[in-house]
Amino acid sequence: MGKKAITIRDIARIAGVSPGTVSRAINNSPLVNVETRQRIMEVVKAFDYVPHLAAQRLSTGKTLTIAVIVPFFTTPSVMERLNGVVSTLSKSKYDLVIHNIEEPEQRADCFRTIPRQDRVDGVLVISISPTDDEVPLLAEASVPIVLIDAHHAALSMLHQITVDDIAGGKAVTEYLIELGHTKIGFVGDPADNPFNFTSSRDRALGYRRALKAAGIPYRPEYYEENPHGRQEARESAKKMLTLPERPTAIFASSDVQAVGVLEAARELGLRVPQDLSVVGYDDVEIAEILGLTTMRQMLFESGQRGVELLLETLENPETKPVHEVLPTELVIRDTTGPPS
Amino acid sequence: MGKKAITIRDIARIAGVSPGTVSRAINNSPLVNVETRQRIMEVVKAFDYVPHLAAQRLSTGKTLTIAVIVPFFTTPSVMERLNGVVSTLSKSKYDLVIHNIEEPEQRADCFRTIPRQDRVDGVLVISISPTDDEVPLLAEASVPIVLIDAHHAALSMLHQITVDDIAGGKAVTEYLIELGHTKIGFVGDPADNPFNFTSSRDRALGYRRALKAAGIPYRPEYYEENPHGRQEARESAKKMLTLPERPTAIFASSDVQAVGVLEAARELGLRVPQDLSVVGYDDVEIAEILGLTTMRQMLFESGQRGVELLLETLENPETKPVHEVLPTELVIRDTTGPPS
DNA sequence: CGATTTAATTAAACCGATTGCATAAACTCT
DNA sequence: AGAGTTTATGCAATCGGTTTAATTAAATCG
Repeated sequence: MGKKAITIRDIARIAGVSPGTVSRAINNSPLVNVETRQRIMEVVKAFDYVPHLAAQRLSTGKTLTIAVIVPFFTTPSVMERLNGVVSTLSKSKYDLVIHNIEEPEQRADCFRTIPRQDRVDGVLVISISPTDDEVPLLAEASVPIVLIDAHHAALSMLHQITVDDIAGGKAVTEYLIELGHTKIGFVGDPADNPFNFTSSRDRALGYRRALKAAGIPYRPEYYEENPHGRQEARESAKKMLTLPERPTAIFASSDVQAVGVLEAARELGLRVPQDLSVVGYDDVEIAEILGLTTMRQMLFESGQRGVELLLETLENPETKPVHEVLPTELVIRDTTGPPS
Repeated sequence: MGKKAITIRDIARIAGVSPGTVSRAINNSPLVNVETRQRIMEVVKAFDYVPHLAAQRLSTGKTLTIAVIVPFFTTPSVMERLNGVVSTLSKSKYDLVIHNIEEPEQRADCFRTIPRQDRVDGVLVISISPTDDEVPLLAEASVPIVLIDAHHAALSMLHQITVDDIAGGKAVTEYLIELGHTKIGFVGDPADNPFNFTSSRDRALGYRRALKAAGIPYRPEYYEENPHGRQEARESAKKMLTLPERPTAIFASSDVQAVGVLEAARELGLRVPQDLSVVGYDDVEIAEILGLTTMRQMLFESGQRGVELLLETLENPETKPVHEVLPTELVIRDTTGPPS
């Protein structure tokens, strides 16, 4: 246990200089003589001296820390984004602290207490779009913030990395229509939810627009929403698939939910894709394993890009806010085909 | 941007008391008058004051931070442990900083630089067992350390939360033998690896012991190891399954690898379980989805328990080191049956 | 060679909280 | 009522760095 921490003053005394000089030597200030620096660095090495983090933070005002706020971080798609964040950030000098949100109240807490200069140098927010009343809070925040897979129209001062979920939902639906489907169901998250997740809502919007454009009437009984999850999606799908006139295709708002739909189909003895086509969204690993047709998004890259933007802004605070829209790509596998 | 931070002195001035009193009021010291406290707390609320973290850390010597060192944190089983850690820790006052290890050098770096009093109050290490030469480093570390799914015989001063992988591997193999299998393959990670992962090695050891106990000779061609991953396991399995005399059952060292084995079987046109039985390890979500027979371990609980132990030790530094062995449970699903 | 610039270093203030010690006020007891 | 406690608060030192201004020594110049 006990191990007396060695301070900069100790190093200074041993090297025969003042603490200030040691500090400068360590931080590569040009204001120190070459020989002096060398002598100091030798002592530093010899005693394995590392500056006290908290002291450094206090005196410089920099925290060398970045926070990431994520909801339900075990969700595969969120994980993959987080993976991009962690991998990219591990090359930098910044520490990453994670705040996982599983309750709506935590969400409010985080937005209020995290983005402060004395806690972190920057914040990444994944998949949680700020609500209207949170806008002033974030706008006034004294640290740069990057939204990943989240957006807000009024927040032009924030970096945002998004996908066009409306276009994505539309494209999936158009693909199913092209295959000849007209009875197309949608299984997603609640459009109205305490976390303000917007992706499912937007994909559903694209779904409706595609139907409308093709002249197919929208049927409320073909739309089901439930808190995100495999079991929940399975129940939604079972309900829909036991209708007198069941859909011949189901568009699930995520791969996780698509798996639930596949399970429902199996339970009901429906063959995929002969009796039912299923499309997911995200293209996480399970999609490849199951041969699921899905809309791929650049999950890892979204996290990576978010970190890059944040670091850039920290380097140069004058960086103009960027709103990047990442592309999506339909990956056709074995769960879709024409209706029989 | 600019927003002058409000300090404890500001609060003190406004409330008409000294900074010390404000500090005591905030920290629930009994040494402050009820009315005074109330008055102070009102000012605190009104100005939304939160103490400067770095300052607090410097003066108390506590970092209020816990580090977790994880290898390849997107691996499903690791994720689940991490989930237990994050969930449990989010209820506490501690921040969690994540250090993801993907290169052997990062591993050494982390062990050297992280467990320092001025950086963190405690460290959790997941699935990375210390090597002999790392022991002194950790032993001398000035902060408490908890190993989760990792162990070292000489480190009795560290908390350890493990499973008995040897027994687990033995049990899986015994189950297959009971079913009537004698040609049983093993697909795992390299026993000798730069991260010093031990679980696959131990499970293989159990596998061999079970064979020996049953009088079944060990065949080297039925043992394959490859860096952890689905694709890698698929290749290993394909090699094994195209032998002149192929195994009728394969024990994979993890569910991820079992999925690779299933893919290999599919590619080779082998029916599961009629032509080939497959058993995994971990019981992560994909196992349930695919109906994989597997050895369940308490992944979430291991993380949870690790945090509890660490917090306990932080509360009471005299806590005796604990070595807990969590139970495992064989979950029989659809990928195993008697050989045909 | 004295005056002035330049380079290297030190001394001291500061970052923002916590806490031991001193002190003042209020209260108890005989 | 005066001595002794108890309670509440202020003062000032402290944590371990960084950084500005001051100082000294060496170098340059007219």
